[in-house]
Amino acid sequence: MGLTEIVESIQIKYASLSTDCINELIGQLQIRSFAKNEIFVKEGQFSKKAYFIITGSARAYYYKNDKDVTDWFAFESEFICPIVSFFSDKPSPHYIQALEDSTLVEISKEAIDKLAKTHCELESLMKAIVTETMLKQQKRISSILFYSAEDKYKQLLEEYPTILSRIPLTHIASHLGMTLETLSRVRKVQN
Amino acid sequence: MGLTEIVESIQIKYASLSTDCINELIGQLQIRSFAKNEIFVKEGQFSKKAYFIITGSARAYYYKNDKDVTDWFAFESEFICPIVSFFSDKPSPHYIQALEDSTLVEISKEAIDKLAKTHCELESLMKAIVTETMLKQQKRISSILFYSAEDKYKQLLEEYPTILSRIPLTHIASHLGMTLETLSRVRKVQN
DNA sequence: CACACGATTTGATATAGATCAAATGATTTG
DNA sequence: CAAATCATTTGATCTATATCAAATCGTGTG
Repeated sequence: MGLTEIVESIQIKYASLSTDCINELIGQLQIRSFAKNEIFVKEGQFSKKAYFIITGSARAYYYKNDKDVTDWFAFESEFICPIVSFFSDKPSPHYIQALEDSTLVEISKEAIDKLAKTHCELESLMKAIVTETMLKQQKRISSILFYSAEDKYKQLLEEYPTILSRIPLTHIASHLGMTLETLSRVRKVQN
Repeated sequence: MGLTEIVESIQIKYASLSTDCINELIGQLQIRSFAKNEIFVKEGQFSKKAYFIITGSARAYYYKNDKDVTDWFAFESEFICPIVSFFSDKPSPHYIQALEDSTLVEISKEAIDKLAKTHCELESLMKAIVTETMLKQQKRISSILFYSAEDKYKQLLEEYPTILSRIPLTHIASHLGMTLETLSRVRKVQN
């Protein structure tokens, strides 16, 4: 899959871009490869890069009272970025790590913003992505507040059916806001 | 405070708009007044209106297992809208209710989108508002996951120092994801 | 101004999930 | 290929908060 197809598919999903804009955008993309477990964004960095996953997977995580907490997973065709640093001018509380050998497309916020000045469609596309993220978080909030450990686990499996074979349970547990032990017990009941 | 000042202040906060755009925008605004406890968006509606609070306050809430759960508060100079319905094409799970006698500015998504076609700055402004909301939710997620009932209460008071005198404790409790009884006990310890 | 009803507090008990500890299972590497 | 290290499970106990029930406080209305 070339960069053109990737940009095409993103553009179809979120907001259509002119050929012109697509071409200029492609010029700003970087292909990056990371080995399994490689950390490519660190806590404290001011990183304004976003990543789109071509193959593999990644997670954003942070330390809360010395505990590693996974905040966000991303798989093929999904975005990941150090959300706080990318969108505000604060250092990132998150690390980002590849969870498998992965190939990503990198783009800087600077490049996007510059391009958006002449191509408003790109601004709409960004808005669409942020809106989608916001709605996901909206869902996550109610999931955390109202579902039992078991139900949260079921929901995650529905959203990411292949996750079990790709991601260690520790990360899944911390993302679901429960301990590893609780997740293990929930899984036993499940089947 | 007239509509012009309101739009000015929003534009200063999020992304500057041309005079042209401001004027056209003002033509699309509606002043609405609601009495205390009046419900102005109902569950199940497809409502694409957003509200900016001039005076008063409002909440977005929904029913979870027959329990009234407050998802969002808004006070002077903040926005509120039926987030799911506004940004996707689904019926709103939320009701929106005035919590005091309130004056709001209403605008339809249709009007915004139409204007944004000729004024890209408006698209940027929308993006900025959605981004801000997303970052707030990000914070809320970690607050729900990691803070004790007492800490969540303290945080809310810091964010909204006047909330106690304006909003009943039931709504505060459900927004913090705890029962009214727990909130009451937390408050006793506090002071 | 008193009654009534909603808001808040207080008390007793139950429970989901955390914590601590250890055993077992799986996978990487020298 | 075996030791070492990491991942997962299992068990026993603890705890924050929920739940259920009832008492008190406050305030809007007739």
